[in-house]
Amino acid sequence: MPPEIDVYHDLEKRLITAEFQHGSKLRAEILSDGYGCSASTVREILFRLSAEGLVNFQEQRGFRVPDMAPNKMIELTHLRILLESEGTVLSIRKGGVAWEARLTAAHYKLSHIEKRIHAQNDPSDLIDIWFSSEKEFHQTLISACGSDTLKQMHGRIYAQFRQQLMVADRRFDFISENIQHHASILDAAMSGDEELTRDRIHIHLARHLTGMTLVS
Amino acid sequence: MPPEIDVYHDLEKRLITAEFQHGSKLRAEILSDGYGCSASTVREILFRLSAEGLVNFQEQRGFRVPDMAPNKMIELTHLRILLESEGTVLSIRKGGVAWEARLTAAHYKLSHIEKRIHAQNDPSDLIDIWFSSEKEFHQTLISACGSDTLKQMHGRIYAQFRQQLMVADRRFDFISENIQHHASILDAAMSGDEELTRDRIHIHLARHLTGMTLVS
DNA sequence: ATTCTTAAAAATTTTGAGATTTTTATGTAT
DNA sequence: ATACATAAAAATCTCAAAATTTTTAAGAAT
Repeated sequence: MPPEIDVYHDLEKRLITAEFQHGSKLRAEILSDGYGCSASTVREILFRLSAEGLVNFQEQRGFRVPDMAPNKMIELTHLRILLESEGTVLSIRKGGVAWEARLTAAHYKLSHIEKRIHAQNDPSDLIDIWFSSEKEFHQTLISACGSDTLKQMHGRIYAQFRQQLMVADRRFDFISENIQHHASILDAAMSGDEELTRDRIHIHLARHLTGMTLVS
Repeated sequence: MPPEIDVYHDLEKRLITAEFQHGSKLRAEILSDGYGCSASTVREILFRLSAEGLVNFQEQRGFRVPDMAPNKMIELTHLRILLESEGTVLSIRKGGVAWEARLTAAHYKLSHIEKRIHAQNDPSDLIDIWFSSEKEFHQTLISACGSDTLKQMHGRIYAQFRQQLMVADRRFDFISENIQHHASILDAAMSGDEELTRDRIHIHLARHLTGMTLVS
């Protein structure tokens, strides 16, 4: 059992959830204490994560969690719209019934969670499930596009997007709006209307284009 | 003078020009002999290059130059069209005179080289200049798009594209076609016609969409 | 002849210590 | 007080050897 994979994925998760502060230092030596391995091993993993854009590396001055930057959020949103629209349209063309089934299933799970969160007062324990469900829905949208490169690129953008958004406050007011959005994207995709699908993906993400995405 | 930067950029260049064969192994220990540093340092750099997509890394079985794959070429071309069109259109909107000047200059240099290559029988010694000029032209197209993330992403795709194309045979038959293409992209961009510019970028890259891009 | 074991060789990964660089702290001069 | 130089501390980077894993080779059994 190589501990490396664990360390990699554990750090990845901690970087996307609000465990580290924006801009905080990531010292391999200190992190390595938490895992049962040496600093060099963590250092190597930090390099790999900086490849994903989840960690900033600067020559001779180590690793840091990327700062929160409104402009970066806009850029990431813009690219998500571009890649996710393109990927979804390709999926509509190539995906067939199998893709439609996967998408329906992914949406069913997501909408189930969202409704529960919407109903509850303190949805803290549902957050992790929501994160993974929302990720799965958006990944499923582009899953049949036929381009691993596009999917991989979208994965990076999506992760950085999540990282920028890291929500310490977990009231999730936007959930009720999201329920509508996700449903309307599903409908458009299932109807096969490419332009409508593009529009709805755009609408869904557009609120992050203002630079005013609120964090608390 | 940190040797690291040199090693990084040197390896990067060797990976994009035809110095290594597709699929060949990259052993840190052996590579480190060529540079004045240890295997670990090279290993670290190989990780960074695998972040760029120029090197494949597999757990417990080291680093390799990515195989040549017609399908990957298609995917990369598709993404280049997507990102380069989008970036250029944004540059048209935001770039202003400064961008137009840069683009004109970049095209002037490129077209100068291309004409010389077209005229010559053995253009071997002009290849390096052509590579950097062509890269600069395409980078300049998107340079005023206002999104560092987009530019960075395009840079990776472009590098992988070049790597897939690695031309050992250096007759450059396609150059004469390219002269026309580049000129028509410039014209469209300078005229401010967004759709026309998109079309011409598409046309320029479309020949790589068949999977039939010939290598020798 | 093919498959399965086992042993040797080769390659990859991890590690901790030493070398280098940056940061912080302290003292001195303007 | 501010700016500059120097020294101490801390952090980062490099390295080569040890530990692990994979690959290759040789031999035995079906």
